[in-house]
Amino acid sequence: MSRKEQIDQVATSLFKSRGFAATTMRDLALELGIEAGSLYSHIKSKEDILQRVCFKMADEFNEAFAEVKSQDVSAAEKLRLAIAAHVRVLTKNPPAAGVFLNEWRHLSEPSLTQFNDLRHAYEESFREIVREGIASGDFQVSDEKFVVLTLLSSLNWLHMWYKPEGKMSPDEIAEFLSKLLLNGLRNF
Amino acid sequence: MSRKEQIDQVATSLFKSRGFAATTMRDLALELGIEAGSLYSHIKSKEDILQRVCFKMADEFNEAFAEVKSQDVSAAEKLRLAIAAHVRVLTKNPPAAGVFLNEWRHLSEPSLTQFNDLRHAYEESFREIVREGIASGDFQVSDEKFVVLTLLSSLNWLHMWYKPEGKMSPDEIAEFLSKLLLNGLRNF
DNA sequence: TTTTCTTGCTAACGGTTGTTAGCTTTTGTA
DNA sequence: TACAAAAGCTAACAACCGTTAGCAAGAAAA
Repeated sequence: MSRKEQIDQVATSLFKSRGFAATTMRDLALELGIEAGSLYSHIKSKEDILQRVCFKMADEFNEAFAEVKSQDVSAAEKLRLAIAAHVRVLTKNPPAAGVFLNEWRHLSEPSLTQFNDLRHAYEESFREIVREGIASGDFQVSDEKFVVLTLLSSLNWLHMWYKPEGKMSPDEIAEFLSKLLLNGLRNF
Repeated sequence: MSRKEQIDQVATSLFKSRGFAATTMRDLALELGIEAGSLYSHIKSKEDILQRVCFKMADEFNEAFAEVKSQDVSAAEKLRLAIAAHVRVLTKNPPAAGVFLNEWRHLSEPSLTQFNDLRHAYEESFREIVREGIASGDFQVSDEKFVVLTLLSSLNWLHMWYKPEGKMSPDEIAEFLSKLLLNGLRNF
């Protein structure tokens, strides 16, 4: 791992626990055992780090989803796979997930708009599955926008308490959440 | 409304949209049409505002829950009422709810510990209902901690998109969420 | 009318912020 | 060994931060 990647990693965990605005470059340097000015041999700016983390995570979510999208299965099964993929990305790197979910608003233009477009496209992909499920009769709900919002909400707090050493594996968590949410949608 | 309450209100909406750390006293003063120094005729400090907002919301959640707790109904019905109460508090003042949910970590000791105790007690109350429902057979799940985490997570993003002028009323939202989540728990 | 309270202003304080310039040290390589 | 690239240091910059002191104007209360 390069020094730059190491800086990104340590910064990510600080951004997550203290927030982007409340994390100083001197905090970050201290954590790495160097001086604040030395950071600029490796990175362009503080926001530079935030941008890399946010867009890298956006890429990972989209890549994981792309695999699901191409499969020829029922809407319910597709949603199950999408939930599992989402959970997998979320649990693979909880600090980065936390930054992706909570600190993106500190991006400045034009990155902010670009990021929001990616987010909305991702949410729209979920909505598409739910619409498909409504049409096929898999789900007995009417408002797919509301459903997807609730669905992603229940997934997106995972990074707050998930610990790799915990008793549940990412797959078990994904299975649990799929069951809970799909049952809710089926027997509405 | 006193000037102090007005300051709290404007500050709350800034804290929610920009975050506590990224909101300056000069921003706040500008929004109120006065100078930054003038704020200190009314408030003690920046964190003073945050404390008032956080603890006031904690009180509201606990008060709303207390009514539910005392009722003599089934666990499923009690959970339905608790969800409705939670949604009601959440939608009554979305900016304050947002600060309560996302900005409390900027509290300093001893307020931080005190606040966390309140939060944990509130979550424990939810767990108690779910445990009761598991014992009575209302819910077919095993891990009540995980269930409550998922449940509150799906509720707590409401403030992000809820608009009072939207087409769904708080009661309708509460009903929708109760159905979705209780169905998920029942037919697990 | 006098007094007190509320509200606000100006100007500044001590400290912190992200960032830069210029220089030195370490490391890897030919 | 010589040299270039990577990594880090020191010192400082301009800007910004929360907060305070001292004062002034108007409203309310006496």
